[in-house]
Amino acid sequence: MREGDDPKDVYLITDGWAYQYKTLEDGARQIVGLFVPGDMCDLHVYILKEVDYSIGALTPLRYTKISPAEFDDLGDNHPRVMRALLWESLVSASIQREWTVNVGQRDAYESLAHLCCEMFTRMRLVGLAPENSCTFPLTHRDLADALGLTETHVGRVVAKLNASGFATLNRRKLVVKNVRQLQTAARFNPHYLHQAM
Amino acid sequence: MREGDDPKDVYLITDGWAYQYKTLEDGARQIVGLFVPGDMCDLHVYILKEVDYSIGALTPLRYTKISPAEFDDLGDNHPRVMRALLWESLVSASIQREWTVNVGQRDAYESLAHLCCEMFTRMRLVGLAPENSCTFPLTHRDLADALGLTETHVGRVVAKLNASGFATLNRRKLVVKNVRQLQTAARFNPHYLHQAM
DNA sequence: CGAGAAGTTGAAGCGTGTCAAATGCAGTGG
DNA sequence: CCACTGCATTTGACACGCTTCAACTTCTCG
Repeated sequence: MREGDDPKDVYLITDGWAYQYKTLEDGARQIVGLFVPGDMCDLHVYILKEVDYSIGALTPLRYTKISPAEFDDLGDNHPRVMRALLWESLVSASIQREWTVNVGQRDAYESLAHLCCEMFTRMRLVGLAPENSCTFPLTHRDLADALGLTETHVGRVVAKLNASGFATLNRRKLVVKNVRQLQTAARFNPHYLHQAM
Repeated sequence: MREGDDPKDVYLITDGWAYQYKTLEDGARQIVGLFVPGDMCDLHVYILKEVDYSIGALTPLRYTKISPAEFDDLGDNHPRVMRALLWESLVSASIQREWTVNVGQRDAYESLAHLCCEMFTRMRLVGLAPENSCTFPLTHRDLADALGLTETHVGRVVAKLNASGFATLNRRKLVVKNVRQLQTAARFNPHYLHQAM
């Protein structure tokens, strides 16, 4: 999906990771969101004419489409499902706010640790991090564009994280060794995820 | 309104500016949004239990409350108004994404210029910038917390902007002298505001 | 007119960016 | 099974934007 498109359907990811991004004229890319299985991208399409962002795949993807007709049916006949969808979209707005905080107030190391906390938590919530690890298919370049850093510096900070002992990021896999300490280092407060814990 | 509250009503600003912010444990404050007359803050309250941000006033405020009952009535009997409210909330999500880009990808000067472009455009849209200027009640400290910079550096960048001739920021007033050049300097693309231009 | 808030200026340090080259790794085809 | 290829990661040296800290000046408004 590209900025300026007018997509007809809502996509619900069932397998794989996707990312949402915006591009500046000079080619700089800011990743503004990540999607994991269970996430929707997204409700806008029924209200706004065009999307103002693009979406790409980080891994091979599986997804289902929800057509406008099905969506209207949900609204009319399945209010609880509709409410759940609305809930989803509000949570993603909340996550978006936290990303702004992340690039604005945290330094590179905290910022990376924070993203690890978030994605690990989100993967747990959908049952994809049963142990203390989950897939994490972002390259250093992707991380750089998500955190507002350079690839080089991400490399340095990832090395620092791996050396910390709290978590490791390696070969597209995140292993969390000490959740508590990782969260402290990240100044992570899971409240914004609005999970029903 | 404070983080953790469970407000009962939606507030619609009719006069004055407000700001939405999040605070980290060490007291750092990130402003994640601004509200001007015509803006709502916000739909979450009917779906999510608690808000994950705080809201404060930048000027004396006037606002109206929409109660849950009135809101339900809108949903049942005034679908077009309801759709407009939904539209509003999606636009604010879009603005939020652009803020992430702003702190992540633009340098201090561009970032400031971009915020000026955005607020000037939004004020125009509600008829509050009839000429080439509008009120702009943020102090340097507020700007710093919105852009992820320090007060000192904001001071320097504001000085640079004032010297550029494109726009001036002074005594709580924004004067735009050359929209085109200001937008170019800011790499501002108004698409994300989804205005019906 | 006075006092507190807001803005200005300067010097020094650090986190992150820039550029460039070397190394590691996974998939492909021979 | 190995060489080849392109991408991802690592390393290093240096530059610069932004921060920090602190003092000073200017506004605002009771």
